[in-house]
Amino acid sequence: MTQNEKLTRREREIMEFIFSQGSATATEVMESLADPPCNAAVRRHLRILEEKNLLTHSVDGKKFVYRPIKSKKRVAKSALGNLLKVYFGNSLQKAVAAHLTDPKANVSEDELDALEEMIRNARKKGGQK
Amino acid sequence: MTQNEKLTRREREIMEFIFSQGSATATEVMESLADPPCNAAVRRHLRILEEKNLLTHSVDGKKFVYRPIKSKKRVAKSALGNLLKVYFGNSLQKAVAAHLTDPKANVSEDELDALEEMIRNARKKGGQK
DNA sequence: CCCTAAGTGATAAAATATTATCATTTTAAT
DNA sequence: ATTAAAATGATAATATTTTATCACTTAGGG
Repeated sequence: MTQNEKLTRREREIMEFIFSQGSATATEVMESLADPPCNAAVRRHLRILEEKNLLTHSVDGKKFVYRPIKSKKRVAKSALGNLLKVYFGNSLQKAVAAHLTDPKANVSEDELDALEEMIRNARKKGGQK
Repeated sequence: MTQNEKLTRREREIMEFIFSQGSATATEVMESLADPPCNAAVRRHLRILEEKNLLTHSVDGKKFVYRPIKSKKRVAKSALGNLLKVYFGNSLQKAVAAHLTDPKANVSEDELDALEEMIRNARKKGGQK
């Protein structure tokens, strides 16, 4: 059970926004929410997330700028792992298939190139074992 | 905001388990939970999820077998989309990179082959536009 | 047929999450 | 310096989630 699973709905919503942005102020978070509560409520959440050691803040003028404590990379990896487990039988390949065949995704040629290169690299490393 | 985002912590936990299994009984769900409540509590969640039109059940002997109403494929796609947005700047490529370089992932040669093939197919379709 | 084990739903209690109110602090401009 | 605008934290009310209790139903073995 990753730390992320323990979050409440709002907390998850907020953490996701901050991860996607890198950092955010209370007002920015509030504006990002589809169904926003008052500003103070958002700040309360932010403070709680700080108590839970998921966020930290620095001061910029009058504002508090919050950012995640755990590296995005690490959290991302674990979220991806969970996603693959739940929806794709632990198969990255199935997930990629789902995305490549998603008309809304619109994957570019460049991205396809980059993907191929990564696969080549993965083969090399695999072979060196 | 996908339907999934509206779920509470327990509901999400339960939905994820049922998606990963395909279907499940109350007892199976209960046993899958790290910090399980009593059986009746799980059943309550299941009934609520049914009211929310996320699950449906069929009767097998004495048991109710629950399964998702929305197709796994559809939910998976949307969850993947969200994941890419939050953690990978909408880039599938970055997500794949994260997974290929994850020592715990252990991607097989066969899977790499399948990935390459999918990329080739994606190119063809892209070219036909 | 009867009894038990294992399932069920309804209800309500307990715990948690969410929100708003309010008084205070702080910055920056006049 | 004063003030207004915009931030903050503490507290407490509200709403929601989560859980357990309890009484009822049903399938299947003896």
